[in-house]
Amino acid sequence: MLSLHQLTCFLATYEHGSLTAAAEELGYAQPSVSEQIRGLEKSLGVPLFRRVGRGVVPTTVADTLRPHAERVLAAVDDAQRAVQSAKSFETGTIRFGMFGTARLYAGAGLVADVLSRYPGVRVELIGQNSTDVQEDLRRGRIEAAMIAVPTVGSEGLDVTPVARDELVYISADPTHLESPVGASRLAQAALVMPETTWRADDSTRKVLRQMLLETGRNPQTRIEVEDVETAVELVGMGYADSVIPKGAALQLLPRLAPKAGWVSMRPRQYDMFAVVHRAGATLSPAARLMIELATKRIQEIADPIRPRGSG
Amino acid sequence: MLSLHQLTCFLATYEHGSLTAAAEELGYAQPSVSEQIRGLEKSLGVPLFRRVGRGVVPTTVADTLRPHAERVLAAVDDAQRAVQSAKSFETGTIRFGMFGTARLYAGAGLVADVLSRYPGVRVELIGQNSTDVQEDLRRGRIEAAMIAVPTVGSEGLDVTPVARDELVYISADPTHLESPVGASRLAQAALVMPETTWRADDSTRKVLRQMLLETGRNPQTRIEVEDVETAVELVGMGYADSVIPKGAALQLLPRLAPKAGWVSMRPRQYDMFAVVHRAGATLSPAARLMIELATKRIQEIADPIRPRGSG
DNA sequence: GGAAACCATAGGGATAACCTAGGGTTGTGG
DNA sequence: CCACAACCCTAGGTTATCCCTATGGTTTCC
Repeated sequence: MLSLHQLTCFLATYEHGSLTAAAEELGYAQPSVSEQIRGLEKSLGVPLFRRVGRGVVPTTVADTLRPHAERVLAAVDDAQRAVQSAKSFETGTIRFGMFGTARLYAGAGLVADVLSRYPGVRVELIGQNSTDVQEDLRRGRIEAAMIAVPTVGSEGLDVTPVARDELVYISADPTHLESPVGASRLAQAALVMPETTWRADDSTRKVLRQMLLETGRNPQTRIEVEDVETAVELVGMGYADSVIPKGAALQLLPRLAPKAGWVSMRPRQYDMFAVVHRAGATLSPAARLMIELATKRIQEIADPIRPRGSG
Repeated sequence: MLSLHQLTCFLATYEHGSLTAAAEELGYAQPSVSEQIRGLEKSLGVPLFRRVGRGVVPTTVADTLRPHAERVLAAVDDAQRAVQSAKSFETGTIRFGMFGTARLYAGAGLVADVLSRYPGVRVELIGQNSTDVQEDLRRGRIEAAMIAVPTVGSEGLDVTPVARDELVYISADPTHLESPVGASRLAQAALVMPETTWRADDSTRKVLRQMLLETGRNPQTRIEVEDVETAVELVGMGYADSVIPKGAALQLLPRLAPKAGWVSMRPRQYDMFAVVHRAGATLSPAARLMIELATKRIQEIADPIRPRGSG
């Protein structure tokens, strides 16, 4: 089998017209280069140099081989350069998982952060929902993610909470906002809730379900939609009220439901954002970068949870 | 140092998403592939696969590397193929068909051209006449040939005209050369004509037959010989006149018939030289070389016909 | 919970890479 | 014409690499 080392020796020999000179250039002893050339000739089945008196002379086959050999070594060089630049984030792709409402806090801004620091990279923020993201994590398609917890089945995953965000009650009816909303009023409310497809796993709904179950009531929703924006718009039109993270409310209400407002729950309820990755994994620099930037973004909007504290 | 073997293992692993499957494809034991990948990761300084439960998952750096690795291996493949086809010039035999008067233009010189470039090669210039050559082409005994056209039955053959040569009237009698020779004088002349055996297919004779038939006369020849040299010698001795391609006349008259001269026909008549090979065939480098050299030789003597032009 | 799939590690044998030392051949200079 | 210098080749030994089998640790799936 042909090897890069043989091609390197071949080119050096071709250019110098001498095994000794080639060996000197490459930092080997002359017999080593000689052996490489012989091996190459053997594996190709053709003599590449005629051994004449002083020095060696390339055959026509060597003439043919030379540009190809150069192309091979150039391709190898390109490959190494590409990897090195990807390693240092000059090029390449950075992939990060991000679920649900987290994208409202850190989506576009996070991508902007990465691109401003590493203009050459491609950024992929993937994941429609926490189940998807967990599956991607387990299969190794993504290395780390920022998701909302509590979430189902986190066995085998390291979950590091980084921020919490208060869940607030939003409504277009000012009378609904005069005082904090407790379980009883929540149970009677007509609600529009997002994340229909993933309703069983949605973290906000889990919090609400628990709040209601603790007081023996059943949750009900009048409208089911997929995305938070639609829910907020419906609230703005007065069709229903909703419960969403405060950060989302502050961001979306002015834009999508200018007449609506918000009020806290009683007791206050929280959504938790956490960094998640496979247990025991050593994170790549890219993953660490994304975690750092995403955490920063989210903590600017939601309440930070410091590594030692628990909430 | 990075090696081709590592890249091969890398690609197999990337495609299968599994070291075991890659090892099986490559015919190695699994730890061997594992070792190659580890070596590659070490020499690049970057993990290429995340070891994840069942199988391995490429990192984004691996995504970056893959097309480059493919390019490298493709370049190696090209190099080997190039060498293998060039090898035939060193040790093999180059066989080329060449008919009739074409050998006067390109015979010995053509062989010399090949041998000066490829000293180790054997050269066979074969073919006594166009019928022979066509048969050899059809049977695959020769790959390509340079022949004189028009010729019979060229179905299944690609015919590429490369040059034309004027047919001139040669004579040892100066009075015969005072003006261009038309059909009437040609019909009355005592001629010596070569290529007796193949007289029906000989291109020069075909041209003359047509010229005479158009004016309602019959061709006649006084002497029939096999080769042009003998015909020219007889012309030199004054036994007869002849009609041969101008290139042959310029080459043979001074040597074989110093007292003879030549004059054009009226209207001017031409022999056509063409490269012929099986229709749709992919020509070997050896055949392409011979075509190139033969074309060059002939075009130095006869009028070139460029690919686009027709006359 | 156990079997199956898969990767990592360990250890050993074959091969290849590389070195130093010395011999043979071809130009070159006295 | 002879000696020297420049090269390449061969020989033999050491070290590193390649590749194997055997085995242990995880994860996945039934």
